[in-house]
This record gives sequence, C-alpha cells and structure tokens, in this order.
Amino acid sequence: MGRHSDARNRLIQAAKELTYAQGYNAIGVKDICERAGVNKGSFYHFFPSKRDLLLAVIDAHTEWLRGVLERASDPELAPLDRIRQLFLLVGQFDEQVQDESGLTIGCPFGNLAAELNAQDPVIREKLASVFGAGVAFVEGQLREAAERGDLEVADPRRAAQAIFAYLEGLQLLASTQNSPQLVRLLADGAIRLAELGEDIDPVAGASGPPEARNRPH
Amino acid sequence: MGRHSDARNRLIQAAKELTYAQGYNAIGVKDICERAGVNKGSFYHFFPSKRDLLLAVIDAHTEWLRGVLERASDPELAPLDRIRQLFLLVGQFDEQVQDESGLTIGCPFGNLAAELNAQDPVIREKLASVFGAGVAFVEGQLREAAERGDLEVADPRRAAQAIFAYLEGLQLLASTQNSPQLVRLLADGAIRLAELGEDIDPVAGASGPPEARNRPH
DNA sequence: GGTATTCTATACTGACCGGTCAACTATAAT
DNA sequence: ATTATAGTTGACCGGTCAGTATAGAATACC
Repeated sequence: MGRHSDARNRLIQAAKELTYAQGYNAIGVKDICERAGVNKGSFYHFFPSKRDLLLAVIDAHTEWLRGVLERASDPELAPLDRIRQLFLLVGQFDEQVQDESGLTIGCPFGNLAAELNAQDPVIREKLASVFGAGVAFVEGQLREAAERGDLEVADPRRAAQAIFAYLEGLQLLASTQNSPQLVRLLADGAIRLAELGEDIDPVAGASGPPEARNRPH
Repeated sequence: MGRHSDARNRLIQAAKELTYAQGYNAIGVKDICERAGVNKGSFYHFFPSKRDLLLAVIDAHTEWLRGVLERASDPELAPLDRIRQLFLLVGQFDEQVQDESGLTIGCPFGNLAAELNAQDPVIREKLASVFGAGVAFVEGQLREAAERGDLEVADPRRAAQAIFAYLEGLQLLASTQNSPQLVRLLADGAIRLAELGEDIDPVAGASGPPEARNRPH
C-alpha cells in the first residue's frame, strides 16, 4: 500500500552520473537530490545514508560490467579475442563518455577504489569482489585458450590478475591524459600478458635466473 | 630577516602522509595543521590555499619518484632489468607502507589522479606530466634494450605506456586487495609488455589479421 | 638598539556538510 | 469511507569546512 515513486531509481541514476564525473567525497547529498529532482527529506526515506546510496551505485555499475562481460563472451570469438573484446568495449565506454562530457573518466570502480580503499574497508572489499569477477572472467578465457592449444598458460590466475590490472591502469592513464583511445590502442598488451609465465621464485629480486637480458653492460 | 621556521616543511610532510593515507577531499586543513603542530593561521602564511599545498605535496612525491628512477638506473643492470627493478622498488614501497600502517595505499599519484582528474585540470596535467616522466624512463630503457639486441621493440613509446599503465594498475589492484606483494609477484608482466608490437591497424576491432587464435570454435 | 620582517596565535566568518524531524499528501487495501 | 502505509516537503540541527582578521612574538639586519 501507499503511493508509488521512482525517486529511488532517480537518486541512484543521478548519483551514478555525479560519482562517475566527480567521485564520492566531492559530491554532496544536496547535489544528488537536485539532479534527481528529489527533496532532501525524501533522500533519507530511501537511503539511510549517503554511503548506502554509494553501495547501490556500485551495484548498478556492477550490473553494467556484467553486461559487458556477457557481450564479450561472444561464442563466435576465440577466447583470447574475448579478452581483447573486453578491452575494446571498455575503451568504447571511455570514448563515449568523452564524447558526451568532454572528459575521460577512467574506470568508475577504479576511481572509487583509489579514493576510498583506505577510508572504508566495506567499500574496498565490495570493489575487490567486483574486480574478482573481472579477473575470473579473464581467467576463464585463458583456461579455455590453453585447452584449445592457442597458447600455454602456466598460471591462469596470475595472468588474469595481470591482465585485469593492466586494464585498470590503462583507464587511469587514459583519464589522466584525457585520451580515451588509449585503452583501445594498447589493448594488444593484454595478449602479451596472457603469456605470462609461472612465478618460479617470487622472493628473488632483479637478479633472477640468468638470461640473455640479464647480462650487464 | 625575520624569524626562521620549518613549519612549511612540516606542513608538507604532514599533508603527504595524510594524503597518501586518505586522499585529498577526505582530509581537512585542520587535520594537516594538527599533525604538523602548526596553527591554522600559520598554514595560510605559508600556503595561499589547501590546493597549493597539494601542489607542493605532488612536487615532494615527484622527488621521491625521481630517486626511485635513479636507483633503478643501476648501470650494473641490463635495461630490461632496470624496468623490473622499478617494479620491485615500487612494490617494496607498498610493502613498507603496509608494514607501517597496515594498509596498502597503492600509488599516491594514481590515487590523486583518480580522485581529482575530473575536478581540477591543473592537477590532472601536473600528474600527467609526472606520469610522462615515468613513461619516458621506461621508454629509454626499452630503446637501450633494443640497441643491445635484447629484444625487438617495434614502438618503444607505445610499449612504455603499456608498462607504466600496468604498474599503476598493479598498485591499484594491490591496494584494493590489500596485498602489497602483488606488484612484486606480477612484475614479470612488464617484460611481456616490452614485447608489444607496433600498432598496425588501431581502428580495427577484434577481427584483426587472421592468426591461429582468431579461429572461432 | 631600533625596526622591518617573518612567523605564531587564536578567535572568527559564512557557507556548507550529512543527517533529522514533524507535518503533510497520496494511495492501496480493507 | 476508513485506515495503515508509502512517499513528500522544507525547515532545521550541530558540526565542520576553507579561509580571514588581527593581534603579538621572535629575530635578522642596519
């Protein structure tokens, strides 16, 4: 019973847009309400706190990521090309946002992580689990690629983490240089990282096993 | 003439520590002053605004990076091992901060970039130029490695950007997973990225030149 | 020793913050 | 039609924000 309203969704949408563009601490509840066309009192009818709205925003963007991963899982593509496709779709997102707003914002997850990891362990862990889903997707493709004999993957999980980190780093660099094409232009690197070998001696420093490149001048 | 004071340096140091740990928007001038043991009036004697102090903090951390790059430029090391050494030194920094504070903070530059790229174009460009210095270092090593015949580098600048992005991404992931070892454990990937080929057709999508991996199921 | 200058000290401003509150309206179920 | 419920409204709260005002204290230079 009682009346209906889409104010909750409007708040999430407004907060999503503002958070993408400006981060979390830089925006206020008032800003979100104004953009959503909702009064401040109503805000606290739907969300106990600003932070709870942020959690909802992260959920919403996680849904977006789920869609991207689904689109990248095209059965017509070879596994390694699905990874490449992930990079291209993400790059497309960056370029689209740039067209609309004139700014390359990078990865909303990554930005929130950089801003809030130290401030709020709950948010950090939530973002970690979203990243985990991304890594798992990549790992799955790597395993499939290995099964097909497309390449040897010594440690799929390790390589998947490397590839996902690379994707995040590319977006950060793209945002800092305000050049959204960067993700697309450097997507190839993901395949190079797929060939990452097993970590034999994790504690050893630069003086690893002797190789050609190890000889000094 | 007039009296001497190291309050300015104490403010920078305090702001550095707080910014590393919490970012920019999350900390207040009051917090900085308390940690530095400086009164608020003195703060505005040395810095016209909080933002100006941030610029000084970035300069200070840039100095730290300069030192790291210098240490990584060990002439005893082969060029590619210098890149590896950069990753190890950065990883060491992360692990040291983790020991001291219990948190992996990631890259201070990267965190500021993620938080402020959209908010303040001057800060963004300053950070972009710092990143540019990092990329230039890597590019230099790649060129030298190519000269020595350690590997073929089709496009050193492109590969250097990829490697630097990877370093940033690793730190972001390490911070989110609160696992400082990540940078060290995945440092090998940097060398894989060094082998990044030239970008033949930047506009083409996933359907690039036919290769073994391109055949669908 | 006088004095210009640098630095310190603290009270203060007005704006803004996240969040509260109580009165109110609309509606769905009975 | 009554009533419980869901949603709305805007004023309001204490606290904090970046930044200011205005003193006075310390000191290097003449």
